[in-house]
Amino acid sequence: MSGPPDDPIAFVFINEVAIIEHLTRTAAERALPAGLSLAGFVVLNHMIRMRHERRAPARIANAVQVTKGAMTGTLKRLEAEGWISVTPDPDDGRGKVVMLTPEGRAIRETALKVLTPEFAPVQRAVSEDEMRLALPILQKVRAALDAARD
Amino acid sequence: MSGPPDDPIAFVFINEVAIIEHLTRTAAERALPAGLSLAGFVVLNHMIRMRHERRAPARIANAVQVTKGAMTGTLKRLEAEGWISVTPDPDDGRGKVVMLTPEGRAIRETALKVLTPEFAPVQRAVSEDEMRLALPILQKVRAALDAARD
DNA sequence: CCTATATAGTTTATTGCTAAACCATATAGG
DNA sequence: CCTATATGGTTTAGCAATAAACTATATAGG
Repeated sequence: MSGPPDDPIAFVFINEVAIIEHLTRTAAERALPAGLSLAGFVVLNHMIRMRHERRAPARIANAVQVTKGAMTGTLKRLEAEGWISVTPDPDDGRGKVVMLTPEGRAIRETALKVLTPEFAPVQRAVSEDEMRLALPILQKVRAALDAARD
Repeated sequence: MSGPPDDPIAFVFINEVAIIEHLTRTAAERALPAGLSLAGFVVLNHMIRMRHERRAPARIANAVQVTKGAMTGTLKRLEAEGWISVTPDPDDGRGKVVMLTPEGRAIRETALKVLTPEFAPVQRAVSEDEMRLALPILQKVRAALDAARD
């Protein structure tokens, strides 16, 4: 049944990464509460993980690696759901300030809860030791790609 | 500077995977020849790697894990560039048959050539041995997620 | 002080994805 | 044979992403 030819190992590696990303993203998107996209969750999660009480859109966009334009849309949807407030920055006429509402903190909490079982297959598939083995390698790859990004 | 709290390791793992996917995808998209998207390349590459002379859109969609609707659009763009031909399936009134044109094979070849240096940072960052260490772990994760996908 | 440049955010056009509805044809069971 | 169901492909609506153009404000240098 003449299988696929042998690709360079880096290619196979990246391919595997892309497939895992695709599977987890679609699984997460299906599981998330109504109205909350993965993009929105990433913003809420970032604010809380980093303990940012207030943060400018540009800095959030930079941290989660999307363009300002993408962030404009994501914040608009989060605000429409009442999960964040976006107000003018009193210290900078150009800027805005993003702040989570209590509802935003709550929905992030429920999102975390529904996301955890979604990742359970990963935890069942490989041991803690295997993950600790693979993680530094992934991190090295990421760092190299990041550095190559001019 | 109170860093981020310790997340479950599976979460960190998936996060790293998502970042690598993002970096490689944008790098690849920048490098690809004009008119050829990553989605398009994946189709051309799949046909050639698998040695499919002729293939139905539905089977390609299934193999590369996108919906039929997404495949309709991607094939339309590939056909507009003259890289594939799409004809009715003579054996099945519902079906169509995708075939690469010589130009399609050629553009896939150039795409491969411009993509290879794009992955060089990955090869420089980690050794062949490290990749061979990480790959089976990634494959186990992928298989588990695939199986969990009902 | 004023001008040049940088930064913050929005908007527009293009691409790609999903989910779901839809049409056409194939196939299996009564 | 005929109807129910499955399958192949397209279309539509919605979200997200980029790149690039645009507006407004800040800041640094002459």
